[in-house]
This record gives sequence, structure tokens and C-alpha cells, in this order.
Amino acid sequence: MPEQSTADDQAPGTRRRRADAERSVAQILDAAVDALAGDPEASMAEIARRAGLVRATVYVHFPTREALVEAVTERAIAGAAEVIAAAQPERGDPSEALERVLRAAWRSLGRYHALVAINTRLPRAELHRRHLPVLGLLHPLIVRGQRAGAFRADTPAEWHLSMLLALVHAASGELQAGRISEGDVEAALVTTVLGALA
Amino acid sequence: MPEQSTADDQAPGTRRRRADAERSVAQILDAAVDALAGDPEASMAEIARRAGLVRATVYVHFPTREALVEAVTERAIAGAAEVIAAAQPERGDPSEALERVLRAAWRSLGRYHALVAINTRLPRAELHRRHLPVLGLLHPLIVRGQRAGAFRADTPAEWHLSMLLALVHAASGELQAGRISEGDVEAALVTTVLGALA
DNA sequence: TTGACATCAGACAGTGATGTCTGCTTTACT
DNA sequence: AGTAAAGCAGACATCACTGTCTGATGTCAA
Repeated sequence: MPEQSTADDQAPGTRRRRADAERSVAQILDAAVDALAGDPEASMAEIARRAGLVRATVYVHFPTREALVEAVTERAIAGAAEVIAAAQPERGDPSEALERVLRAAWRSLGRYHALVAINTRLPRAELHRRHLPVLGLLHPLIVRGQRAGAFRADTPAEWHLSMLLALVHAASGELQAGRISEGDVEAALVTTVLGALA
Repeated sequence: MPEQSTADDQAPGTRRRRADAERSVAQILDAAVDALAGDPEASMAEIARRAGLVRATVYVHFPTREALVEAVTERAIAGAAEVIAAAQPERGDPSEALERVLRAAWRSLGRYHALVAINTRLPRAELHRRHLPVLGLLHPLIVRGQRAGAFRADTPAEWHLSMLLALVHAASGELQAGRISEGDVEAALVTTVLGALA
């Protein structure tokens, strides 16, 4: 299991992990994101190659492929949660707050979009558990908007959330396919999402 | 390549495929749908087992696994296109026509819902190509709605189409994950789609 | 009925992946 | 400077899956 911490919190009696190890773990996680984005079944060899490391070294830090994939998704979701939280979903008019959060998330989460494909084969409960950090931030905003009459209340907030994520992913796909320009996609996404929820 | 035809159109000089072969192909396609629904990477052995056949027999009809998967998805999309055409997207008020088409398509998708997972890991361009039979039917309807002022005209019709497909796929995902009941999902999908386009 | 077609049973080689291990070299910390 | 940690190179066993082949048996259709 990789340490998520950055510095001086090693357990008493244990030595701290060396700096090069820390660097390797980061390289592996970055490489895994890139590799898995292009191919959800990317091999450990491919990930190691991208990280500029040898396959055995990857296994030093992540005992199995599954452990690595889990670490990658956990980190991606944590990053998303951080960006969303920074956009303050609890502040201001619900529609405006949603637009603000959406724009912030859109700009910073590009590379993680393809990781969704990995999670689709996980058990439902596990999937939900991993997304809790993000859902926990957005769900109150949706509910708040529903209470204020800004968002439809005839469908559950969870539905709105799923549709929102789907539209974001689809928008990213349209952009990648070149069927819409980078300048237009954000505005189109915002209007479509707000229309879908309102 | 499996013959899509049912009966009396064999090429001159070639013998018609025997009835048991026809049956086997149908069994294989059905089994593949079920197997791939549960696991997009289901093996040929697993598909053959479900079809009540031996693996070698599957290879008689489909030269590679890829060919089988393609046949399955092609068949599903062709079925959807047929249903959509039957719902007459060119008739009546655009919003009503869209709702009518959407409901019809959704109901007929039935067991194919889970096949979405296969398509998510295809290259974007290929995904788009396979959806062409459906897109070709819906595009005129979208354009007609935009001209009539029923749908937003500040984003291209292609954008609307992509968002529509994304929402349908997401809705099927929600249903598959058990996060919404089968009774509620159709209504929720319709309102979300109409809201997104209007 | 007869012959071509289809399925079965099982084996086979090839491939590519995972996870482990060893010996050696390099690097970071104290 | 010395030592432990980390990385490298490369091998290895194992596994699951794909695609092919054979020979025997069953089945459709003219």
C-alpha cells in the first residue's frame, strides 16, 4: 500500500520512505493515469515503461495490479473533490454555484475522464463508496437547488448527479473527437447541463 | 461473417446455410449479449458455454472474438434503428416527436442496456461510426426542432445528438446499477433529455 | 438414402499477462 | 563513509485466453 502522506508522519519505530521511492510512486501513478486513460486494460509493463521504471519496481510499491488501479482512482477522485470544494458549491444561487463548480471541474479534470471506464466493472457498493468524496460535495448543492426551485424536484438528486457526470464525459468525448472546438465546448456544456436540471 | 438474412436469398451457386447452423448463430448472439452484459471481457469459452455449444463451434461462425462482438453490437444498433424508424421521427411537433421516439427506443433497448460497457472502450471514431444508423434518423429531427424554435439553436445539432445518446447510456447505467427503478427511469430520462435540448 | 454440412471432444501451439525471485548496482540518508 | 533502501536486468513459473486442427459422430436437406 502506498503512503498518501508527503512527509514527517512515519509510524514510530519505522524508518521513513526514501525520497526516490516517493518520486517513483508519483511517477507510477502519473503514468498509470495516462496509460489507463488510453486503454483501461493497460498492462503493468506498459505503465512501468511510461513511468521510466522497470516492472519489478512497480510491484515493489503496489503488490498487485488491482492495488495500483485502486490507488489511481482514489487519487483521481480526491483531486476532483479538491477542485470542487475549492469552487465552493455551498455559496450563492444554486444555478450560479453549479455553473461555477462545473466550469472549474471541467477545466481541471480533463485527463481523468477516461478513468470512468475502469470503475464500471466494480461492484455497485464499492463504486459508490469511492465516489463519496465527490458526491458528498455535489449532492447538497443539487438538493439545495431543488428546494429553491432552481432544479427539477421530480427526479432524485442522484439522478441529476449521474446525468451531470454523463454530460461532462460526453462533452470531453466530443472535444477529443474534434466535433466541437475547445472554445465552444465549455459554454455548450454549461447550457446543456443547466437545461437538463432546470 | 454471419448472414443477417433469414431465408431464401442465397447467392447463386452457393448452398443455403443449414437450419441448425442458423439456430447456433442465434444462440451464440443471444449468449454473447448475456455474457457481455455481465462482463465486457467475457471469454469465448464463457459465451460458448452459455450458448450450450463448444468453443470450436463458435469459431465456425465467427472467425475471431472481435468479429463476434461487432456482430452483437451491430445487431443491437440495427434493432434500435428499426424501432426509431417505426416511431416516425419526421411526424408531428418536434418535441412530441422526440419524446415519442425516445420512449420507443428506450423500451426496445431492454437487454441491450448493458452492452454500453463494450462501446465505452472503443475508439471514439469507431463508436460514432457504429451509431450512424441511429444518428442518421435523429439528426433531421433535431434540425427540424431547431428551425421550429423547439430546441436550442446556439449549439450544433451534432452536439444535441451526442448529449442525447450520452443521457440514454447514462440512464441505462443507472438502471443497471440499481440506483433507479425501472418504472421511474423512463420518465426521468424523457424530462432530462427534453430539458437539455430546450 | 446419401452426402455434405454441422457439432462435439479434446488436444495443441502461441501469446501476453501477472507475480516472484535473484544478483548486482546505484542512490539516499545518518 | 557506511549502510540500508531502492532500482535494474533478466529470468522464471503460472495462468488464461485465443485461434487452429483432427477425427468421430450427429443432423439436415435434396
